[in-house]
Amino acid sequence: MRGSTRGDYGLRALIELAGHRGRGPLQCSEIALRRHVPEQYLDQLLTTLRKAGFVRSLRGPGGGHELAHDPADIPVLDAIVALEGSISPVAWLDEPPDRTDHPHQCGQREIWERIRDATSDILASYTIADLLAKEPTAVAGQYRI
Amino acid sequence: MRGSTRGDYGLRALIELAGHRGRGPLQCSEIALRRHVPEQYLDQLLTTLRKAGFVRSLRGPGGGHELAHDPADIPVLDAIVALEGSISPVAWLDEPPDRTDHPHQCGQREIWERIRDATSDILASYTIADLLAKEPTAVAGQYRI
DNA sequence: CCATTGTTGACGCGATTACTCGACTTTTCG
DNA sequence: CGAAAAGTCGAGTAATCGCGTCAACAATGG
Repeated sequence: MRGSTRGDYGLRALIELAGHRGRGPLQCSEIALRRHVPEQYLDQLLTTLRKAGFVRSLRGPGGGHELAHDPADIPVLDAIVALEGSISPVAWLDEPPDRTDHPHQCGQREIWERIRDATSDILASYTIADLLAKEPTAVAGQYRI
Repeated sequence: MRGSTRGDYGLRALIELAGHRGRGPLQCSEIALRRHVPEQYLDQLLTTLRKAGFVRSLRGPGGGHELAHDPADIPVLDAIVALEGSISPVAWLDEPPDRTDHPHQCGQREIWERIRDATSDILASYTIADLLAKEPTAVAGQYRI
């Protein structure tokens, strides 16, 4: 039932980047430090987010990562799908119903579909900007090292 | 985001047992054959279900497994919790909020809690009997070997 | 006729294997 | 120097194997 940590960690990075928006790129190590995410693992997630178009990465001195779009334009659902690949609680939900060789899924299909759809609806109802706004300490520019 | 196969496979066994209720115990190998579940793996799941009180097991020739209660009295939620242990999409949801050392979860907590609660509500709204009733081929006594 | 015993069928459970994936390290490149 | 990419390690889990245990029944022998 449990999802991977990719969604959690990836969202932390996006929230952090959203809070830093307009102040230049943020380095991977900095995000990892602030959000308590393993640095090299976060590197992989940022690569995923970049390939999906959520993040722009700048190399070289003074480089780093920054959001490609306004946080209010990024639904959490899109980010989770990019990070985790699928929302389905069971694997065969992603496959067409007729392709399955065992009809025993019919009894379960409805319940898993409802869970998937409910999850999708909730994730789609939030944006990165919404999550940022819910952070008590990170309402505005707070950056001490 | 994806749950384990334990919930899926375990539900298949419970549905199969529900369809066979009143006709004596059903053997593990028979369930595995009908529901396309690895036999020895299913054995483990049946052990879990037995220890949780959902299934009664009888040894010896003519032995097997049978539901301990009426299928209509078994919420799917209870079975999933017994099989998978937790419903939380992220691990730290099961821990008390104040114990966490990083406040970065505050922004995400609400959304994950809503997903967990929605999942819980849906799973609680079905019983094993409901799932059995949704099977097209298995409405009533169909047992040819 | 009954008790013992052996055989067989099925569960019980610990150990093992194979594989996925989270996490870390090293190397390469700009 | 820092970021991107490739490679490595280890934990967790799906799945398997093997042996032990228990129960029913048939055979046997007193």
